[in-house]
This record gives sequence, structure tokens and C-alpha cells, in this order.
Amino acid sequence: MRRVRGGGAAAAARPEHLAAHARLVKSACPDAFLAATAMRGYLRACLPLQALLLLRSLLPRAPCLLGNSFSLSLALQASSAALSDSAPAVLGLGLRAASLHARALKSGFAAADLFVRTALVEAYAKAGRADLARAAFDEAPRRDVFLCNVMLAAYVARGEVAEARKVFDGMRERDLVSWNTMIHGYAVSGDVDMAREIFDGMEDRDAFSWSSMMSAYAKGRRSKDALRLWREMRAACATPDCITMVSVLSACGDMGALAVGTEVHQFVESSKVAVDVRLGTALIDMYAKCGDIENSLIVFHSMPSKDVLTWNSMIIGLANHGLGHDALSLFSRMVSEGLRPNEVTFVGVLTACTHLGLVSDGKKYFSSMGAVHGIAPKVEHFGCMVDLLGRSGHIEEARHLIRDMPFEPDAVIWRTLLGSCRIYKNVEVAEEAMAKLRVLDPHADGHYVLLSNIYAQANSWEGVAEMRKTLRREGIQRIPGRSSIEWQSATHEFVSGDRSHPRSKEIYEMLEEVMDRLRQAGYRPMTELVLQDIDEQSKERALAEHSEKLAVAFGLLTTPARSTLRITKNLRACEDCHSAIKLISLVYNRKLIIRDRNRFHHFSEGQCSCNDYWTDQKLPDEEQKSQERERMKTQLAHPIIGGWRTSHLYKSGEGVLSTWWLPDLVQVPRQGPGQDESVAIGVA
DNA sequence: GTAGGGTTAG
Repeated sequence: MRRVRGGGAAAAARPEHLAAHARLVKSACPDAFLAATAMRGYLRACLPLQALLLLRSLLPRAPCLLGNSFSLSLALQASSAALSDSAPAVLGLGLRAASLHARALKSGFAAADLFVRTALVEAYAKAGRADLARAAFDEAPRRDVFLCNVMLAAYVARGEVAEARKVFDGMRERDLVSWNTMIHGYAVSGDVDMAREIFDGMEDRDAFSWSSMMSAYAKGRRSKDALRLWREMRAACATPDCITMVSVLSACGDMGALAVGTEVHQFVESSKVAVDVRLGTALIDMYAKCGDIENSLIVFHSMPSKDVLTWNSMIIGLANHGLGHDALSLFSRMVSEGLRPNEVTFVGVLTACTHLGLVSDGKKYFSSMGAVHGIAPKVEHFGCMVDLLGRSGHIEEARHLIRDMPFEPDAVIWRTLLGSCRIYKNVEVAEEAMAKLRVLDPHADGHYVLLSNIYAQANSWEGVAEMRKTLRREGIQRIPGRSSIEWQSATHEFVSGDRSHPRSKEIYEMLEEVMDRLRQAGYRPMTELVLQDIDEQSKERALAEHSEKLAVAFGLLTTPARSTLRITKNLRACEDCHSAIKLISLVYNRKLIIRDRNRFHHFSEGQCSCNDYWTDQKLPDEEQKSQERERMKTQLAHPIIGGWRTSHLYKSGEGVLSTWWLPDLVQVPRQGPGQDESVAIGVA
């Protein structure tokens, strides 16, 4: 059965179908046509059990209904649709696929009917009986493209794309659905290139074809290819629909491609495609992941209906931008509006606490998961807690949590603890974590670099040399850092020391100028972070040519004065780059928004919104915090975003105030859909 | 009677 789009829960049955139902119930002699009409009405309204109940009530007076191919195929559809949510009721009615199959066989006519056959194969497949589905398919006296397509989809749903391919290759006739199902089949089995081969072999394509290919790239995290496909699609004048756009947006978020994402949003608004919950959520997620939390909030507040994924995306987006208090207040609003949070919600809530250093709040949320919300914490929640405890200096408590948790700790957990040891220069626990990591994830380069940095900070130069040797001895490949920046709707990507860009010469000239001005402003390169065994000057050079600095230099070169630079990085921000970029924001009077592997850094006026939470700077003391609060009061006349007050942000009792840049939200220069002028969003 | 979509610890 095709689900009613956008309805989600059961939409109302259409009046004419309800009237048909009423007439049937009253009539002495139920007729098959009316019964089919009423059943179809219930199916369309996602009320399959009602369809079955109707049929059941009619059967004593009209047993012929089960020998009738119309009502029989509808009964099969209803039965498989109802099985997932009302299994006991369906079983009690005796109208499962097997009994309906038996009824069909009693009247040879119905068993030979292609509609009945198709519904039968689908019903068996949906009940998880691939063997019976295949048998029903093989027993079909003849086959058409619909029947084969259902068999294809059944194999694809089980992840058996090779079997699907055999059916596909054996088909005399194929339609768009057959081809599209194969694209999807290869996509879910992870074979994106085969999906593309199928896609390329098609004579005609429809929105399903493009969407399936797009989501194949998006799921395989081949976002560059997804964006290329989007351009191809636009060039081919094919019409994207809501679902296509969800997939493109997911690729934009992955790449940090704000310009393309904004273009897609504009397209959504101009094409009058209805923005359903999923598309809205995809937009929220895209804007947040591209560093544009303002537009993310605008979309969130504009959505008339939201589900748990919508709230999660917004909560996680805010948390990753260091707006933890907003994330937490959104969480309580979500709960007070009666939505049930899920596991992912708590990942966002705990991340918010970590980025703010709210240890006791984090513990409360963590224990409320089971106690209040009935959600068992999973390994990622323990991971969040290890991060929260470790990062705030409670390394022993983090160790105990790892020891006592009901899971075998994975590499991520130990790596998190290692990160905390780096902040607090705890060599002993770092070595313990490293010992575990050498077993659990021996080939990842990041651990060795982290431990080396810990040794360097503890002035243990033998330790640094040892790490260098280990890396070489075990042939561990360093993952190159990559930073990208969008310019003129294209993504420009840099690796360390990159000279491949067409404007490389200018970029290096700009870089030189930048480094000169930074040195004058007091910048000192952190050469102790460089792992290669090279002289001091080469180390300085290596640091200066880090991918983030190249991307910044390119940005300074190509964008107008005072505009914001947005950069996306594949690894954690390098500490030297972090301090250099803070100074750049001051010296060049620029805002820079940098997305690293797991959060955002908003640089402005020599500071970063992360408050250096990942470096060895401790949380600010009370005096600093109260000064900060005083400073904020003078800046706060206003903030209401979509009717939602954010002034509570500055009432923080604990942890880091990382939201000093927030008053910008009041006056958002909106480059987004539809308009270029500044849009005041101060008043709801 | 058949096919495609959104959130997740470091």
C-alpha cells in the first residue's frame, strides 16, 4: 500500500468511502464493488485494520468476497499493512497472507489474477517470509512488470541486491520503478558505483531516479558527488521534489556548503514545494552544520509542526555552536510541550552540558534518562559523560565511570579520556588510555599525536621521540588535515602545504602578510606541537602552512572586508591555528566561523566562542565570570528570537559563558532565501 | 498492485 504522504498518522477516511461503508453495512446483499471502494478508502487513510474489520463483518453474508480478485488483493494489502501495528488483531481475524492465499487458490480465477499475485508476494515479503514470497512469485502463471518490481523491492528490503539483480536481468520489460529500485538496492548495500552504473544506463529518469542516486551519495558520505549530481540535475532541467532536496541538503551539511544549501532553500521557496517535517528538519540541520545557526533557528521557528527529530536537530545544532543554554531551554520546552525525547535528544543535551562545563547539570540529565524518561543510556551517552567529567578536570571520576559502565569501553571512550588527559597534562592516565587504544584501534594516527602533545607539554621529550618512532615503526598513516571554504558557490579545499590551487601564489603572499602582522601582534608559533624531527624554522613553516591558515588566507584574499569567513575542517582545530585565528579576527576585524570535527568556533575580536574549552585553559574563575556577565548586561536590550527570549543565556551559574557573540542574532544580515536585506527578527 | 528523504558521543 502506498502511504499517504505528509499525513503521518492516519488521515481521515474520505467521505465518499465512509458513505460506501455505511451503505454496505445497511444493505442486505453487499456488493463487491462497494466493498472494494470502502476498503480502498481505509487503506488510503492508513487505517488498514478498519478495512479488515469491514471485510470480516461482510463475509458471513457474502463469502464470495474472498473469491473476488478486487477485495482479495485489497485484503492482502490491508493485512500486511496492519500486521506491523496491530498484529494480534490481524491474527484474530484469520485474514493473514497465508489464509488469504488459501482462499485465492480455492478459486483458481483469483489466484491467477496479477493484482492478487502482486499483493500476495508483497504481503509475504512484508511479513518477513521471503521464501513464501519467492514461491508465490515463481508459481505465478504469468508475470508483468509490477509483479517483478515487487519481487525486486522485496529482495532490496532484505539487502539481497544480488538476488534482485538476477530478477532484474531476467525481466522482459522494465519500467522506471524497476531501474529506480535497483539504484536504491545498490545504494543501501553500499555499492554507490553500481548504483551510478544503473543510473547512467537509464534512458529516462524521474524524480525518484535523481533522489535515489542523490541519497546513495549522501548515505555513502560522497557529498561532493552528491553536489555534482545536483548541478547535473539542474543542468538537465529535471525537476527536484521535496525528497531530492532533503538528500542534497544532507550532503550540503556534510560538506559545510552553505552557498549550495542556501540555493536549495531558495529553490524550495520559489518552487512552492510543500515543506514537510523532514524537509524542514533537513534545512535546520544543513544551516546548523554550515555554521549558520541564525537561519537554522529561523527555519525551526517557522515550522508549524515539528517532530522529535526536528527538535533534536535544533538542540544538537545549538549545542555544537556553544549555545548550550539555548539547547537546554529548548529541551525543557520540548518536554513541556509533551514531546517524548529519545536517545539522540540526550546526546544533544549532554553535549550542551559538556560545552558549557555544567558538570552537576550533566549528571542530573544523565540520571534522568532512565528515571524520568525511560531511556537506557547507551555507550554514546557514557561517552558524553566521560567527556564532560574529563574535560572539567574530574579525570578519576571519568575513569571510574568507564570501569563501571555496563558496556565494554570502545576506542572512542578511551580516546575521549586521552583528550582530557591532554587538557590536564595527566601523563599517567594518558598512558593507560593509550595502552587500550593500541589494542582497540591501533592504526588511527590521532592517538599518537595526542599523546605526543601531552608529552611535549609535560616536557617529556623522550616521550615525544618515542611517539615519533612508533608512528614510523608501525607505518601509521597520518590522516591529512583538510580545510575548505566556499567561494562563488564552489568549495575550495586545502591540505597542509598545499600549492595546487590556481591562486596559490597570491595565497602564500597573503599568508606571509598575515603571519607578519600576527607576529607584530604578539603571536608565537607553538612549534612543540610539530611531530616531525625538523629544525625550529621548518617547524614554524609547517605550522604556518596548516590547511586552516591556507583557507583563511584564501578567504581574506577573495572576500570583501569585514565579511564573515566560514571554514570547515576534517579534524580537530589545531591549537596553534586556534590562537592564530583569534588574533586574525582582531587584526583583520573579521568574524570567522570554523567547523572542526565536532563543534563550531566563532571567532571575533580576538576571542573564540568555545572559550578555549579544548585547550589547557581552565574554566574561568568567579571574578572573570561576573565581569563577563556585567559586560553582557550592557549589550542586552533585546534578544528575542522568534518569540523566544535568550537573555537567560547570561544567567549561567556554572561553567563557561561561551555566548558572548550572541547579540548578533538580533540583527541578522539574512543572505538566505528570498531576500538580501537585513531582516530584523527582534520582535515576534 | 511496485520505487526515493531528516537527528547521534570524540
